[in-house]
Amino acid sequence: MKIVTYNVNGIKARLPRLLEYLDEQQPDVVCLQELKASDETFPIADIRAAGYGAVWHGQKSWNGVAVLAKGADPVERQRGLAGETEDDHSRYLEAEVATDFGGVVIASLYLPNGNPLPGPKFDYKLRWIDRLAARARALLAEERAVVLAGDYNVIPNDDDTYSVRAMASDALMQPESRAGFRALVAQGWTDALRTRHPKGGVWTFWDYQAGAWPRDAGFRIDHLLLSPIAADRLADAGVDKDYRGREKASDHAPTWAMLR
DNA sequence: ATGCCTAAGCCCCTTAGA
Repeated sequence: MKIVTYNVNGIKARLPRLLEYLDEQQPDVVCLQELKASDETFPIADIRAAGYGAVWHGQKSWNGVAVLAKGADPVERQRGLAGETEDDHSRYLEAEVATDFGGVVIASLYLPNGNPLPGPKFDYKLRWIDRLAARARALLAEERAVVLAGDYNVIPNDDDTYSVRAMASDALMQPESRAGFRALVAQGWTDALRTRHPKGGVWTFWDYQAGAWPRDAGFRIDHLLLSPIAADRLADAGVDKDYRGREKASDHAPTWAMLR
C-alpha cells in the first residue's frame, strides 16, 4: 500500500493538483498539511467523488491537516497533541485505516516552522516536537503498524539540503531542532526515506523564490516515520517529484512509503 | 542584510511560510 504525505500549501488553490494526483497515483492513504481552510470549507465532496474518504482538522488561513483513504473512511483517534491547553493550531490528526494486515494507525502532522529565531515561534517549535515525542512513545507501546507522516520542518542531516551554508541560520536546521527529531526517531522509529536513500540528496521541498526548483535547490523536511511493525513491511520510499514542476504546484512534493 | 515567490484575508497591502 502506498502511503503519502503532501503539504499542499492551501487545499483550495491546490485542489486540481490533488485530484490529479489521486487519479494518477491511486495512493491508498494521503496525509495532507497546510490546508489553510476552515472545517466548513474543506472540499470533501470533490475528494469523495475521487473515491476517497477523509477526516480533517481545519483552521482558517493557516495550518490544517487531513487523512484520506482510498475507498474507506479513516476512523479518527485523536486531534491535537496534549500538553498545552492554549495551543489552538490545527497541526495533528490521528486516524486508523483498515488494511488486510490488521489496520494501520496514521498521523498527519505539521510541525511548526519555528522562524524567526530566537523567539517565541522557535520555542513553540521545540516544545511541539517534545509533545509529539510523548504521543509517539504511547503509540509505540501499542505495538502496531503506525506511520507518523507529515511536514516536520526539520532537515535531519547535512546531506538533506542543497546548501548547508544557505540554511545554517534557519530554524529547520538548528541543532535543537535536529536533536528533537533525532530523539523522536531514536525511540524506535524508522525514517522511511532515509532507509531507502541512506546517502541523502533527496529533496521534498523547493522554495518558490530565487529559482529554487529549476536549480534543484531543495531540502528534505517531509518525513514518514514507521513503527517497527510497519517498518517490517517497508518495500520502498520516494518522492513524486514531477508534481512540483506542474502548473500552480505546491512548494512541497508528495512523499511516499510503500508497505507490503 | 534583503528580496526573491505564493496563498489568504479582506479590501490591494499585510502576514506567514521555509
